[in-house]
Amino acid sequence: MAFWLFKTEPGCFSFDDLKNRPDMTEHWDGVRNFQARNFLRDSIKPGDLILFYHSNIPEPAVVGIAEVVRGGYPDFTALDPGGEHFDPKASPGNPIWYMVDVRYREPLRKQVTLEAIKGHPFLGDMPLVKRSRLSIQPVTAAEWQTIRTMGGLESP
DNA sequence: GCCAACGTTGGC
DNA sequence: GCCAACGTTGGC
Repeated sequence: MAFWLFKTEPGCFSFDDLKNRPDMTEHWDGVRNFQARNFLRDSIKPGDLILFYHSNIPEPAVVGIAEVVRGGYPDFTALDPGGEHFDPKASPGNPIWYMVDVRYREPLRKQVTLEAIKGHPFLGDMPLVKRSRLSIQPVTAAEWQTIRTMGGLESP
């Protein structure tokens, strides 16, 4: 079981939006970055846990926890010529892009802001701090527990 | 809305 | 295979 951080712009898709999906579950599609794709395709497995992060807002923050309910499979939105995630190089035989399914789990009691993460001595090596643009990032067990605690949740 | 960082593309 | 041009992300 592994830990991840998934970023999303809440104006596009928020943690509450996930909560309001049927079965609180949604496809995590549209990722078009190769490093993030590799995580989706190769490493992210059902049962893994996700820090749900809101980006591109005045106070970016981790707001909740989700879980992976289906591991990497081809992202069919790349095959839809009318869709905004269409990739003309993708085909059913060579999907290129992958997605997973995620399910809402629980909100943090208080959100953990990027500012707080940057200010915490244990969290300075997170890609969020060092390479902010990567939209899907691995999280260590220590980072996971630190952020859970900062968010007001008890141990796993 | 600006702009730095950085990933991708394409000419050579 | 280099690297300049370009596009995108995301903090501020």
